[in-house]
Amino acid sequence: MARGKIQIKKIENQTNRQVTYSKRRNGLFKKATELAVLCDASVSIIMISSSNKLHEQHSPGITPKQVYDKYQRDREVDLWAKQYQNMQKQLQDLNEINRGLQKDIRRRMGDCLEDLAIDELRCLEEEMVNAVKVIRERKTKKIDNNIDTSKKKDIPKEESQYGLVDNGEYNHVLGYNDDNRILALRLQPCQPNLHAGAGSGSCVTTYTLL
Amino acid sequence: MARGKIQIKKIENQTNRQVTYSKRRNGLFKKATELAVLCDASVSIIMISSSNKLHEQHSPGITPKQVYDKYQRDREVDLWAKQYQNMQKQLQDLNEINRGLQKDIRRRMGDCLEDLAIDELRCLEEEMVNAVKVIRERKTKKIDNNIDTSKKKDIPKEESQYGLVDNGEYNHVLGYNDDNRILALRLQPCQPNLHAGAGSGSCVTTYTLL
DNA sequence: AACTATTTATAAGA
DNA sequence: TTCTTATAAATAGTT
Repeated sequence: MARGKIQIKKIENQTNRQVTYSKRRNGLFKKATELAVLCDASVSIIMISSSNKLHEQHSPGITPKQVYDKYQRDREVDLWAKQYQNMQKQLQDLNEINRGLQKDIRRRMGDCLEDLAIDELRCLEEEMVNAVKVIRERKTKKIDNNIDTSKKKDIPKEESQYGLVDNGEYNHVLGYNDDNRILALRLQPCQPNLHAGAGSGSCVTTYTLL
Repeated sequence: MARGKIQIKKIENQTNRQVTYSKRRNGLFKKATELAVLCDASVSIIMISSSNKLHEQHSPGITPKQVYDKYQRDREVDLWAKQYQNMQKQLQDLNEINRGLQKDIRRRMGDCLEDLAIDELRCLEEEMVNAVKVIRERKTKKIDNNIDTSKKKDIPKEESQYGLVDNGEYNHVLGYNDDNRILALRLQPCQPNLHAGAGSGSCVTTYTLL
């Protein structure tokens, strides 16, 4: 565009190409800045050179993240959706399962029985009676096995607690806040009716989460 | 830049600004295309007008996603990491909790008792015996209440099954595959010792997941 | 990095 | 929006 017209095709000479890249990059960025100021617009440019170097310019008052968030909204695409939809789905599923498991446990502790039909209550009862037999056998067997090495101790009863919190729904890929993480789950089957208590100490087992 | 020099400042006249935006946008895109061809580079431009419209141009052979992936790699930022790390963490936590809940239920069904101490077995047994009392009361009460409207039926026993699958660990934000989703959870407390069965049908309750 | 002849972009007007 | 054109700006080739 000066001292002779040029063809718009790849400059084969490595050095010339590098020089032109540098000059025209500056030119492009200058034009972008002018455009942004004159027209009150936001321009975001990212370029990758033939030597795989990255250069960028963004109008003041806008960030690459903002630009991309708007891009995805306006174009109705989610470039990373695949990756996150999966997690999203799994979270929903796991939460649902969790709710189900918790409810099941509560029922086995004599709670949340309101919406069970008679048949279901009967079935649950029978199952638990059978399970108690198994547990009792196991206990007896264990006591017999350990009769040489262990002494019988009284077990102090402790307050039972379910620290499990329902994390709610996850309807937005981008909608997380940092704080309400579940840190630990205590499964404390003693005293089944004190689910909302604040006590500590475990009778059966404690699952510590990382 | 022609017919008179202009100051680089916001064009107040709405129409002029719009016209200039359009002209200079074309100019910028043309320059970007030339640069890309001459220098064998990739240029990605996204601009947002003062009327909040989005325009974009990307060199052939490159997508906005590719540009941003490289941007994030080169700049060592992850613009959406917060959101995903959080999900990541929650998935891990929920999986851990689920494992715990499942184990607890299994124990209440007379399974997985191997690693329980005598004290724990005794405690579990006592708790279950108490719960059975509550359930029995509830059942009796319900039968009394429904004595007018309902008839007693025999409940056929069905095979119990835990269809719950552990989804494993989620160590990579981007590392999901599509297929091993949990579709449904059946809580079937009948016949506690048949956890690995393939039967269908629910006795107490079935939780269908979306 | 600087120079400058020339091409290209574009502001204003139609 | 598109065309026209005088003029400003960008830049290719050279130093």
